[in-house]
Amino acid sequence: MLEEKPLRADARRNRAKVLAAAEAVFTAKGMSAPTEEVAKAAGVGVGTLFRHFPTKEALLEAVLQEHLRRFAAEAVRWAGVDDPGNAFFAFLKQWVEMAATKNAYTDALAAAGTRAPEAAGVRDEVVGALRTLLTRAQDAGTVRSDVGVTELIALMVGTSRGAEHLGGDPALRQRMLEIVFDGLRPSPR
Amino acid sequence: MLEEKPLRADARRNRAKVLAAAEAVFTAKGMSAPTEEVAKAAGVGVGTLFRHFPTKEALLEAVLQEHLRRFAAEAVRWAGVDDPGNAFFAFLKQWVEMAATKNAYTDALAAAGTRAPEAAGVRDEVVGALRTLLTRAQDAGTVRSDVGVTELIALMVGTSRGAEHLGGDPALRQRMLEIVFDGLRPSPR
Amino acid sequence: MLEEKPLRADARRNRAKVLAAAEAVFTAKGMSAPTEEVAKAAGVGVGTLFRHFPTKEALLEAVLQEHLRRFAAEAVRWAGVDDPGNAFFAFLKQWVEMAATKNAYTDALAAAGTRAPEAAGVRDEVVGALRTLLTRAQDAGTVRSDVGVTELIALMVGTSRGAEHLGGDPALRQRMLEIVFDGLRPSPR
Amino acid sequence: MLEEKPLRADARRNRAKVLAAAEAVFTAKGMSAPTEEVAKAAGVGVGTLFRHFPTKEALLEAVLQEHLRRFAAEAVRWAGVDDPGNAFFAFLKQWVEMAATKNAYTDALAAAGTRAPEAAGVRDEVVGALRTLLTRAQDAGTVRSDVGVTELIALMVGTSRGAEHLGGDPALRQRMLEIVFDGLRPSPR
DNA sequence: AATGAATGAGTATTCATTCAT
DNA sequence: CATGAATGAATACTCATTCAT
Repeated sequence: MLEEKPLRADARRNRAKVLAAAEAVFTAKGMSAPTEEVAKAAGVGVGTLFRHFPTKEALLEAVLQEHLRRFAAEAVRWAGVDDPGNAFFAFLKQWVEMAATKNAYTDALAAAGTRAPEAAGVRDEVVGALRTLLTRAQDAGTVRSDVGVTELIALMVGTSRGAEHLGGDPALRQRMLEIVFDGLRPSPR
Repeated sequence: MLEEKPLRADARRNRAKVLAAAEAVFTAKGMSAPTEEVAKAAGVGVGTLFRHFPTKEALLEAVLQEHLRRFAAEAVRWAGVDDPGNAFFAFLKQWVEMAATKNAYTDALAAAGTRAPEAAGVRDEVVGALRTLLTRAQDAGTVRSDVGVTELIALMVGTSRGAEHLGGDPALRQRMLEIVFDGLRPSPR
Repeated sequence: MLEEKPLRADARRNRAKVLAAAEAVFTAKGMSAPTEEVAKAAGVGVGTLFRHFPTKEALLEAVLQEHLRRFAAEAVRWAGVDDPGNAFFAFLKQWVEMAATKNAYTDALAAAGTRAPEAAGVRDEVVGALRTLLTRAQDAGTVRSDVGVTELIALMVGTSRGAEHLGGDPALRQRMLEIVFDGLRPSPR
Repeated sequence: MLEEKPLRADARRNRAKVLAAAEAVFTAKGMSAPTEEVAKAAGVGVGTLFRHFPTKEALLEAVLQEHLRRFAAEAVRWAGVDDPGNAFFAFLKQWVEMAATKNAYTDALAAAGTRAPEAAGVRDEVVGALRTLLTRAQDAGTVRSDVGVTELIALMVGTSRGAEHLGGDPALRQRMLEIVFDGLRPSPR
């Protein structure tokens, strides 16, 4: 288990500022935005940025992880809700709505599997939370029993890409979502 | 109406070689692959490439259009098949299978709406073919009647992204596809 | 003495068209205008252009020579005029007026000395015509006797560059010209 | 009012090195010399050059301004000299001598009028210094009173181009200069 | 530890010139 | 002979990363 060396207070603050700036900048201008712009947005010199994230890729990775962490947290939150049958769909809907505008979130989820070893922890968190949510809904009988987490993730990734593609119109998005949701429900009889 | 001046035989051949190379290279290394690499792969000088496609963007556009054209052709082909109820699903499955490995195809479909005026023709072709396929299936009663082409496209885009994300495993892909297909079928009362 | 091989009628016509186009294009867009543009303006393929002028530089050279030829012709014309004292100044004024807008003419005159051996003929023509004009004016007493053709050319080059720099205003140009003319006149006493 | 942020010592040094190299290279090989060559001559990477001057044009502009600044300084110096009648001609002669070999200087003077707003300051300096020099000489009676700064500049531009064209021979240059000088003097009587 | 200047490989695009049609 | 397609060296500019201050 890797020791996370305790950063000095200001160093931690800088790291956070950079991460936030990176999210903002990359979301706005795509991942090919110059690193220097991120630094500027963070109010830091490039040097500082590179001290915290030795590579642009590392920075992107960190942003991804951050997203995953939030995803996991949110999933856990919904997993604790009383009505598991609806919680599942509610979570999905909320997620898709959000991811539709910030494709970075979808990227993060999509990357959940493929990532480097260090990311394993977060991935497990995500998958775990999702599995809980799924299983409970299946137990409650609102979701067909032959769906696994893997397909679920693929479906979520796909659905949010589709939603993203649909752009602004919420009604259209809703209709697409209904189709997928119907597909997820147990077939009658 | 713009006259497409008939290119000299060798010129046409080169244009085609470049287009093919572009598809290969961009599929393999992403759209940010150096233009020069495309030229090399096509066995021509950069100059030639730029004579045919005055801009990298123009080249990408052309690749996209090419894909759309094939898509439309295929859709038309299936629209002519006897059993419209199944043709729809068969076409979808085939498309997703293909797009799962060449994300460029999904990109093309996703771009079908957003494109520049010159692309309008192809887009109409695509949408038209798709609409035919869809309407016939709805008439045949195998697809729920409240789906429009727009959502359908979004769904296709999403599903192939999801399939792409799933990677190699055909069984998983099949299961995801089943869910979407079920969602598309008319709900039994 | 080099034999100028007699060109076929259409070849000569093409050469002339290219030369004219080159003058137009280079005047309008500067000498760095693409050769292809000249060809297009001439209604000829690049290949043809390069057959007549093996190098862009050769083409520029030819344009220059053409200008010199016209210059010489004009000078000769004025040298034949009755009133040599005024002819000199009249010619100068006319030349500067013209050269002020087409700096290519100044370039040509400026190049009169520096050029390659083949240009020698034209240069001699130019210098000869100018010398005649000058000498007659000096004999007529309207121009100081200590001026030589060389300085005269330098002065003309300079004056037209100055005029060019002055841009549109003819009054200003006139005043500048007056100064130079006064300088050229014999000092009283 | 824009604050000129004080550059770090080494940055300032590099900026200066680049400017010097640019002057040298552009003077030697013309303004179309590759930017990279300037960088090499300055002993810095291209990146550094472009950090200081975001565009080749910006670099050229800076070189021009530098020249203008020197011109203005020199003019001011001569404007302070005791004998204004001769100072004017002395300055002119010196300037032409110098500009004859470095046409970049003439370019700078020629550009004094045409330049972008930011250059306005320097231009005013130049024109102001020149006007002082001119007016004093006119007051001293050594220069005709109907000459304005505008024509003067045009004349200087022209004369130095002429001198440049004359090339090496100082005697010829002197004779050309005499003619212009005589033209500038008040006509006797 | 933070800063931002320096670096230079990398990239799209142009254009003189050659050569197959 | 004319044509215009093919060529590829050349060039301005960008950006991840390093390093002196």
